[in-house]
Amino acid sequence: MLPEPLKVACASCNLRELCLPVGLHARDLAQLEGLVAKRRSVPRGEHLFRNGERFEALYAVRTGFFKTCVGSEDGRDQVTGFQMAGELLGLDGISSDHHHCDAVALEDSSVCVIPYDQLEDLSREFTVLQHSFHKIMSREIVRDHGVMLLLGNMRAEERLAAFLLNLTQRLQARGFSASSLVLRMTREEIGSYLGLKLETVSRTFSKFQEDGLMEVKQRQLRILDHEALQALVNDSHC
Amino acid sequence: MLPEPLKVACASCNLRELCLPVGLHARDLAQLEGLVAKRRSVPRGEHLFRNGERFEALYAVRTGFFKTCVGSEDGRDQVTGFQMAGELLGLDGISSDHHHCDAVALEDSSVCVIPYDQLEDLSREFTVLQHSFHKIMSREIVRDHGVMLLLGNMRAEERLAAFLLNLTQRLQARGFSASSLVLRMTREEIGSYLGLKLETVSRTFSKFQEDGLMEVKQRQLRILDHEALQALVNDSHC
DNA sequence: CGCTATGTTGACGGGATTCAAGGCTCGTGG
DNA sequence: CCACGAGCCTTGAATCCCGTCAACATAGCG
Repeated sequence: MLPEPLKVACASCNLRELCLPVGLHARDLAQLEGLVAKRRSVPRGEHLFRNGERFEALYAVRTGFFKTCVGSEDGRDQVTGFQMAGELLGLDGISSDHHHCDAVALEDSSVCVIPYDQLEDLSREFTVLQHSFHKIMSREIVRDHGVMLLLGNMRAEERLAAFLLNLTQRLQARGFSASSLVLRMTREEIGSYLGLKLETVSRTFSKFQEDGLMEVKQRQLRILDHEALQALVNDSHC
Repeated sequence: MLPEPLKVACASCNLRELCLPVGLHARDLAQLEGLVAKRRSVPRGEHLFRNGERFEALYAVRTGFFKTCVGSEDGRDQVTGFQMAGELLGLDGISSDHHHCDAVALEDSSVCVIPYDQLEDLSREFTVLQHSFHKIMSREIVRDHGVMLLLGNMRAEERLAAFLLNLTQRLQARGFSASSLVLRMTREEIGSYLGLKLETVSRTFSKFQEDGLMEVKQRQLRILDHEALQALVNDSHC
């Protein structure tokens, strides 16, 4: 592997089509040089930030995989999302200048640090950046509403099917296979995200395997029947 | 229907402390004159906008009460939120220039229309407005994560308790009583929001009444024991 | 090698849903 | 003014999906 690049540059980042700079042209991108000040690496299991900490920057995942979770006072814990390369972390912190969730690396990861006040400054200068940023926040809201639909209306099999389809779709957008993947999270974390207990997740995986929809060996997955999964999500409401 | 009101002015609106202009001073407010172009009234049961429609403006609730809901192709339907005076509708539309949910008035209502491109223009000029807007979007994300926690971890009683506490808190912020309220939505709509069936909502109301936590007569509520409700939400995880 | 975290599977119980019947409210029209 | 109907709400009984508890398997790591 090459030595760490000295300079961070969205212009030369292969995630620029997925990340904050979507829609910016070459000459606009040059203006972002100063925005993404530095990187930070987060070893597996470590926190990128914690609930209650002061909010100062957004983070764009560069490599690796994260989860975010909110917890109530009494120790309840809910995974609110999983983030992969090109996705933004920390948007919840804007509301009160403090983070409202924990962000934990599920594998050794690195992020680009985007100081928030600089982002506001720059987005006043560059309409395209401003609009991209707003779209990203809005997309997060839409995503959350989708999860609410899932948690409120679907049964265990449908939830897991929807989750897996979402995951493979995002992996595919990043150039990975749509059928073969390695889960970076535990059954318990999947369960927390989907509002299920880990045993139910495990059982549902086993059932999917019995039904020939996929091969499951621990965290190694091979999707055999995408359409059947899709049908599960759609045809359910019976 | 009445002729269109003459002039809309945030500066003279008694919702300005709750609505988009939070934090703006008198001289800044004057600049918003042009932003909130007009009002629109929405009779009970009518749509403010529908899923799929082109997104052009945000709406601030002026009077009345709304619900937003997303639906999947197969007719499943999930209420994603209830909005009262001072709250913003339509944020989900920014992501793709099309609305991603339906917004329906639950009583005769009126909204301020905020053309979105003008909001972007103005927020490039006024740092405070820009920041307020970002905070509002972020707050919506935080709220959604709270609902995910509720849907993923709580049992029926806790969900309804959390819902009622949230409702009374928002009503109180608007100068209403914290203990006496009229529900603007049906049991089915509450259930949809909370991931429960309407029968379960009804039964849980009855149980709360038996336990002396509140009086329930159809949609008329009187909260008798706020702290017991709060305890339900907190001490539950057992 | 043995410890710990994680994953699998079975048996059982419970909370919520489903199905069904009936009551309440309010608006409309006779 | 009152009857009537539609929408909304309440309540009961039966069912089922998922959670709980428990035992064991497997993987990763010092």
